[in-house]
Amino acid sequence: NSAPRQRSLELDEATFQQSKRLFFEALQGDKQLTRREMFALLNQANISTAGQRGYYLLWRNAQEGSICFGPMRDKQQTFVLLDEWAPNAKRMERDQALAELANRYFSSRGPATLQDFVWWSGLKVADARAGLEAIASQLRSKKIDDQTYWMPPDRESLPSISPQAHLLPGFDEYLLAYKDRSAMLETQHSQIISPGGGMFRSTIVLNGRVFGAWRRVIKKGGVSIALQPFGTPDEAENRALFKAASDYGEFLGMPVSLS
DNA sequence: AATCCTGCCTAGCGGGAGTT
DNA sequence: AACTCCCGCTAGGCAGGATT
Repeated sequence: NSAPRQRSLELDEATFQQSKRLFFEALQGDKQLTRREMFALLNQANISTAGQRGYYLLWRNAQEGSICFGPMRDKQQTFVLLDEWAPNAKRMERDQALAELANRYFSSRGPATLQDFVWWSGLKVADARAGLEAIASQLRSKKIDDQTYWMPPDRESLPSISPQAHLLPGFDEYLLAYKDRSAMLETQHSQIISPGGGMFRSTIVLNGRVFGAWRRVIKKGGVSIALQPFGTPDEAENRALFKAASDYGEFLGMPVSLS
């Protein structure tokens, strides 16, 4: 429901439709434009982008499926036409689409709760529930502490090669895809990982649980990895951490040093 | 009619990395 | 050294619907 916001920005339907045409004509033929260039198009047509007006027009065009993010150009995000960027999209009815989204979420992120899905998808609770109910018979559920968790039926338990460490980037879905993150991140440590302002630092994950934060500094001739663990790792855990760090160095193709 | 609840919106915030 | 950018958070205001 964008009408109140549109009004408060002194935009009307005709202006939105005009922006849609401008964007379409400029982007047609696999063109890619940065935010700045998109705003310039509007300004040339005497549509002010002051305040949140430009952002609103980008948002609503994206919301309605006209445009989407394309590749980065230097450090700038670009916009492209959705139909050109993702051609031959499958058309589906609303209830079918809700079921499909629920299926993809719970198949890939499960075990997860309805609230997790609501948070991740941005759907209304009623819509999210409808999607989940449509596919519930294909999922396995487990009740823990009054919460029902849904997951795919064929999920095997992971082999217990323990300890096992991963160095995950900031904003990784491992944390971000859930409303309730207490299963992998102890509440007492959440401040360190998510210090406020919605920032998520890169995490050390040890045996499935967040064990600290880390960061890298790339220097001439190698990458230096600084670990900030919550506690003191034992010898076996240290070996797992070292392996994760050297895997990362190998991925970058650089010698790695731990600090 | 008053109140509660819910969803939606905005403002302000924020750490770290890149840019000027 | 100061700015800018970013994938979201919370708090608080508001509107509209539900409940009493």
